[in-house]
Amino acid sequence: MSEDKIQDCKCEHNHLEFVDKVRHDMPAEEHLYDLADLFKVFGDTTRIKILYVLFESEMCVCDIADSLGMTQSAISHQLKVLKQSKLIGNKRDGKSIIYYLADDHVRTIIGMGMDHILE
Amino acid sequence: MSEDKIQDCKCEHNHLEFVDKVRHDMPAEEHLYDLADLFKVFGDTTRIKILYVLFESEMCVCDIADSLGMTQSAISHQLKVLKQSKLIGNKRDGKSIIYYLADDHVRTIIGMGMDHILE
DNA sequence: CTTTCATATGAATTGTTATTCATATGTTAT
DNA sequence: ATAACATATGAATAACAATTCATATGAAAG
Repeated sequence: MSEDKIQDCKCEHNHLEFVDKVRHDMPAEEHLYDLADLFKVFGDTTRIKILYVLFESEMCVCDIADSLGMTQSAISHQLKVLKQSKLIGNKRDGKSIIYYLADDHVRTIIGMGMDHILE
Repeated sequence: MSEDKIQDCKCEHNHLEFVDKVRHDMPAEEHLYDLADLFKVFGDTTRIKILYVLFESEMCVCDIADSLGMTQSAISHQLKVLKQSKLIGNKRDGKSIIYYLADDHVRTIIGMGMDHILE
């Protein structure tokens, strides 16, 4: 029995039949955390700007910083976050590290978001 | 001249030619904020769970809370956030308020996110 | 190998946000 | 009207995250 409710409203909708279905169809807790974490990465203006910069071209850290008028340190911290989420990659070129978009997934997700806020 | 750099690395890549292009193609600051705010909404496990619940069926607040084993208050606060972002809508039915997905945009965005973390 | 340049990182600070608790609002039924 | 129920909300607390500053790492050039 699904009697592990922490509260008990007495409303009589047809929703209760869905409770078990919800619990069955809900992705694993781990996936839900990963998913929220991924969107968190998109949920910061600085990181969004960095991604827009990389839409134009792969670029080294200092030029990204220059483009956005922000400090190298702030950008570097955020690049690390983007990299951890596998949204960007990097490679060395002489003294510089060049960052680039990992795949077109990023464009799609940001594009969908833009669609939503502009409609 | 774009000499409003706050720092000056001397790296000599071909990136500087992109700086002006970046500034031209970058969406308005306001849109970037709205976009980040939208993704922030997706960036919380509780809200993701609520959306997954609503994937199954429109539902009243107390049944959403029951489904997720969380308090009515916590759910209500998050429903407000989701509503403000126009991801969900609501309607009254007797004593209850029924919440539902605003459109299939939500499914698409979450779907894209899932694709990314599962690949 | 020493200096310079590009990037990364740790600690501290500040701002933001999710949840809880208590209570208010508003609807329905008696 | 009053009682019971469903939902919303404000204030407080606690956890988290973005930026800054100072400094460390690490490659390259002399």
